[in-house]
Amino acid sequence: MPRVTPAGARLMLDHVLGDPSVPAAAVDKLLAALPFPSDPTPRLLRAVLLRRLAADPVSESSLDTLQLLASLPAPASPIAAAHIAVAAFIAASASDFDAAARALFARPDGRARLAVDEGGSPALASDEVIATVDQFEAAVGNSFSQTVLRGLWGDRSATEERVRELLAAEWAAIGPSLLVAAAERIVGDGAVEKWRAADEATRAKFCILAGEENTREVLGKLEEPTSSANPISTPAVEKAIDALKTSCADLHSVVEDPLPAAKAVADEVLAARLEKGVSLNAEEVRGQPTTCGTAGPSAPNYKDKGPSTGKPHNLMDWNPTARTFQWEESPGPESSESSLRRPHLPSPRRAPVSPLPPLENKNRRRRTRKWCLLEEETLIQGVEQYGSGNWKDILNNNPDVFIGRTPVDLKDKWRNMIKPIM
DNA sequence: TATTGGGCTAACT
DNA sequence: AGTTAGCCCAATA
Repeated sequence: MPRVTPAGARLMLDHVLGDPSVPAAAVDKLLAALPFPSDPTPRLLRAVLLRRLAADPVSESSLDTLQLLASLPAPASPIAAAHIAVAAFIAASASDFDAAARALFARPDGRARLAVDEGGSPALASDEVIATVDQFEAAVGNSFSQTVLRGLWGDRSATEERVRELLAAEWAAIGPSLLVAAAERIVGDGAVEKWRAADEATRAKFCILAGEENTREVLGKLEEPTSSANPISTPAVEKAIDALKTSCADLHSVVEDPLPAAKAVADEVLAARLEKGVSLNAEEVRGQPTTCGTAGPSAPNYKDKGPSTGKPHNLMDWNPTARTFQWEESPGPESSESSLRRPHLPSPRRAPVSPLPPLENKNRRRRTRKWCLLEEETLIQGVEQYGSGNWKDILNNNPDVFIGRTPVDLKDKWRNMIKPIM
């Protein structure tokens, strides 16, 4: 089994230890199995301290723990109360009150005093706390005061209660783990921008992490027009946008075509996938991107319920017009218009369009997205593996490839691919 | 619910 | 104007 990397251990511990519902026994096993990170997250540190405190709420060492907790960023509010309660209990319950009180509260080096006085932790200091520290200091050698303080602070269960209150507040405020925060960035608020900025490979990872349902939702939002982006839509604006598009097209005609590079990347990914033993190989794919070495005499059985009757079984016969394109770029300026009013080059169909969009009440049609080479090849393999018609199986087994596609999309694409040449 | 076939339309020649 | 890939819808199993 591959070893857990320090970074992986850090993420796991941050996630698991920070979950108060995970029992101490499980935490102990995890800590024994994983290396403790050299740069633990504040959440992990907090979780470790809270668990240590829960196991040993009232003692000299819990005083250490409380002081460490106070040094972490954004401590919960009851920490000062818990800290002074523990310190006071230790002194009040000591057989030698004077010695204990001196060690804890006397100027200048009393341990609790150092923690709450000027220069100590602001999280542990308050007027009330300072007053208590002063009372204990003043009680050294004063048996009456000692009796009073023992009565006030000598109750272990009350002290423990203060610590439990602190624990509850700290756990409630511990916040999400790094993993949860990362997941939130992928599927929660702001996910759309994250996905929009991601390249294809990163999106494939997001897809796996987010799950099918979330992926579909985010991709849906991604392609959704943002109505506020271009609230003004006039003929003049549309003309200007058309002009921009034209100049972009002109620019593309003189700069290097990015398609070959994108295709090379796609081919590499495909070749890696095919190393599992499928008969296609990288050379074949590179040499003839729209054909498939698995076709021919041993062509897959497109039988079953598939639309195979009278259709070519040799993949060399693929409809040559079923062309392959690069992935579309992330939605550009176009996506900011309503798809119904999206500006584009003049089309005969658009000429008679009424000023009142007839489809206003219908669901918006998804933006057309060309199929990339990887999708086509994966579809072919999927049909070989699962059979034509099992579109959902094919889709579910290639979620990192068919991003934003539905089973019906796969069916339609296959229909196009096996369509006879007209 | 998943799949299918017919039909529609944006995008392109 | 014609063609096609991609998408939608309603029927069906």
